[in-house]
Amino acid sequence: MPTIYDVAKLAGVSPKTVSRALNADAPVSVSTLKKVQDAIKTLGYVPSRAAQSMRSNKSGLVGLITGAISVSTSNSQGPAGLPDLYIVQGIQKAFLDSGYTLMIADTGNEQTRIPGLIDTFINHRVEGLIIAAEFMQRIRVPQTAKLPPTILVNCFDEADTPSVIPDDYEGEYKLVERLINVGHRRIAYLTLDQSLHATAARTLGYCDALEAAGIAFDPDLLIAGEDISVIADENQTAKALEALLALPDPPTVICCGNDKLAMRCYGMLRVRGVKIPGDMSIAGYDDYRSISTMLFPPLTTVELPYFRIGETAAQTLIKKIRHSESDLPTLQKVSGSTIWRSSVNANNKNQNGETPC
Amino acid sequence: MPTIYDVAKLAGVSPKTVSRALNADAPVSVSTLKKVQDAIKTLGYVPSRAAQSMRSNKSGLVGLITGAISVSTSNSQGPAGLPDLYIVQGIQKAFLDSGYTLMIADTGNEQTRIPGLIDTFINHRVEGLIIAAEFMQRIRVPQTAKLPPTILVNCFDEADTPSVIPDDYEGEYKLVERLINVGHRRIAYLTLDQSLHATAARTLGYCDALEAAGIAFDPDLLIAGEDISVIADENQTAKALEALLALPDPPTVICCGNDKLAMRCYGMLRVRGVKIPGDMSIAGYDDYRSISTMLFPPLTTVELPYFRIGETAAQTLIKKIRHSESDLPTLQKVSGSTIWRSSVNANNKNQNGETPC
DNA sequence: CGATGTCATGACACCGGTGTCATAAAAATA
DNA sequence: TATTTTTATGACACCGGTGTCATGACATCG
Repeated sequence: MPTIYDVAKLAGVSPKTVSRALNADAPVSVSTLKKVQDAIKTLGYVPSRAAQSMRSNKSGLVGLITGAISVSTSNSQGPAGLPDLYIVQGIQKAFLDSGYTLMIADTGNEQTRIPGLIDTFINHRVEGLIIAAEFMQRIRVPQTAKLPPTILVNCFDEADTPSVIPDDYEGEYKLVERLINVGHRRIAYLTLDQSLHATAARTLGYCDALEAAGIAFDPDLLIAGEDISVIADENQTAKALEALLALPDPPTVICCGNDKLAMRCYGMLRVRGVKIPGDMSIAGYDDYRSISTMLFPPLTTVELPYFRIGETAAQTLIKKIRHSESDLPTLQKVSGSTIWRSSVNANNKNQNGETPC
Repeated sequence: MPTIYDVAKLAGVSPKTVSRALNADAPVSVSTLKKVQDAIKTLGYVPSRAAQSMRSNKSGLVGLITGAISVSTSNSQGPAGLPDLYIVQGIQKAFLDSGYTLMIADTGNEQTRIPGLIDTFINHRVEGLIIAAEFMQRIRVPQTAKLPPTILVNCFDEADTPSVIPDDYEGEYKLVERLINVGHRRIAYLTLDQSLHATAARTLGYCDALEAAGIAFDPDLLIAGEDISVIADENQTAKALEALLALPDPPTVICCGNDKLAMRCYGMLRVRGVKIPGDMSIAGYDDYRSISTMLFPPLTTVELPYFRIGETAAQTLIKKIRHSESDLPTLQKVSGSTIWRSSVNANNKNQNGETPC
C-alpha cells in the first residue's frame, strides 16, 4: 500500500506538501498540485486513517450497538418484519454524508456481550456511541472506562444518558382523540403488560384524551395486560373480549396494546361473528406493516417512528461530537402519526357529542 | 484517553514492558506484571488500535458491503422477512471470535455508492472485503485501487473473484427427486424470469432429476417466466395455471420459481376450487418463512441457505487473510435442504413406477 | 532601494504503540 | 569460581500522517 512518502518522492516534493495538497489547508501552487494529483493517481494512494487518527486523535468512527440484525433468528416464529431495523436505517441515513464511518456491532441478542463490544469500540477510539434497544426499556450503560459521547435509542438509563425514545403518550393520545372526533364514545383499551414502560405512557395518553374530550373514564373499558408475552396467554385476551362484549354498554372500538394483539382480536372476533369494523372497530399500535397492511380490513394503528428516532439520535450525536457542548437534551421524544385505515368505523359521527347509549 | 506511557510511568516500568505484559510475547516477572495490571486498571487504559495498526500494518478490520439493512425500505410493499439479513447474520457469527472487527456499510440500494464505500474501507485499511448482493446476480467489482482479499456472496463476477452462492441446481434437483420418490410423475415447473441466473440452474436441476428417474421431459409442463417482477404480471401466472389444468394429462404437482409465486398459485387455485394438496400439490423455493410457514397448508419448499452462505464466505475469507495462500476456490456452492411441509401430497406412492395416466 | 509582508515549501518532531538490539542480573553449567 | 546461558528489562527507531516553525523567493510599500 503506497504511503504519502511514495507520493512525495514521485511528485518530487515533500510529504508535507502532499498533505497540504490533499487537505487544502495551506496554499499550494497549481503546478505542484497537479504533480501531486498525478502521483496519487498513478500509485492509487489512499491515506491511512490509522496514521491520521493518531496525529489528530480523531478516528472518524462512530459505534452502534444493536440487536436488530440478529433479532430475526430468535424471533423467526412470529411474523417477520423487523421494525428495529428501521432504527439502524435511520442512523445510517444520518451518517451517510457526515464524514463519519459507522461501525455496527450486533449483540446477537446477548446483553452480556455489550461491555466487550464497547471495549472494541473504545479500542478503535470511536468518537461517539449509539446504543439501540429492541424495545423501549431501561438499560444500564456499563461505566467501565470513560465513554465517548453516547446516546441511547429506544431505551434510557438511570444516569440520564441522553436518549431518544418514541412518544407513546402522544401517540395514544392522538389516536384516541381522533377516534373521538369520528364519533366514538365508548373506547376500550386492551393494554400490553404493565411492566412495559410503553404501557404506562400509552395508558396515560388514553386517559388524558378522554378527559380532554369530557368523556368520563370507565374502568370497565380499560383491561390491563398481565403477561409480558402477548402471545403467551391467549385465554387472557379471550376473557377480556368476552367481558367487553358482555357489558351492558359495550365499546364501539377496541384499542389494542400493539398490532399483534389487534391481529389476535381480529381472529377472536371473527369466530364470535363480530364484524370489523361494522360491529366493532379495532385499532392497534406499532404499524407493524406485515400485520397492519395484511390484515383484512387493514388496521388503523399508530406508527412507531423508528426510522426518525434513529435519524434524530444520530443527528443529535453528530452535533454533540462536532461542538462538544455538553448541553444535550436528556430525553427526546419522537411522536408517530396515526395511520388511519379501514378497521375503524367512522360513521358514528352523526351522533356527535352524545354517547350512543 | 490514557496511553501506554501513562501506564508505564504509573507502574514504574518502560512502555515496552507494558507492551510485553499486554501481549505476553516475552517473559515478564510476576511482580512487574501485577504492577502493570494495576496501573492499567487504575487508568482504564485501552490500547489504541490506530497505533497498533500503524506499526503492524494490520487494521483488524474486515469490510462488508450489503444492501440488506436498507432493503426493507424499498421493499415494504411485499411481505417482509428480509432473508438477505441472514447472510449478514452468518457473516457476523463467523467473525464473532475471530479477532476481526466487522465494518458494515449499507449501499442504501444504490449500486453507485459501492466504489465510495470501498474507498472508505481501504482508507481504514480493511484486511478483507465481503460484497453481498440481494439476489444471485453478476456484478462488477471496481478495479480502482488494489483491493484486499475479497469474496463475493450471492453473486459473482467475470474476473473470477472468489464467491459463495447457493446451489440452485442441486436444490431443485433434490426437490424434484423427492417428489418423484413419493410418487409424482407429472411434475410441472413454473419458473421465474429467464434472465435470472437462478432460473437456468434450477431448470437444469429439474430436468436432470426427471431424466435420472427415467421420466421423459414434457415441454407442456415447463412454463418459463418472462417478467423479472413476479408480482408484475398476474395474468401470466393465471394463464400458466389454466394451461396446466387444461392438459389432457395434468400435473399432480406444480413447482414454483419461488415462494411468492407459490403463494399466488395458492390463491388462484383456491378461486378455481382446486384443493391443495388434495387436487394439486405445490412446492416453492427460498423458504421465505413469512410466506412458507404462514400459508395454509404450509409450503414445501427449498431452503435458500443464506445463513450458511454468509458463514462460509466469512470463514473462507478469514482463512485467506490468515494464511495468504492465493488458492481460494473460485466458486463455492452451498446447497439448501428441501423443507418438507404439507403442501405436497405423498399418497401417489402406491402407483410407484407407473405414470398415473 | 531597503524594509516588510506574503506565498510556497521543507525540516522536524510527534501521535502511541511495537520490533530490534543491547544490557544487567540471575541461573545454569563447566 | 569462571563462564555460558537465560531472564527481565530498557533505549531507540519506526509505522504514516500532520502541526509547528523556519526559510527562500517574490511582491508590496514607504
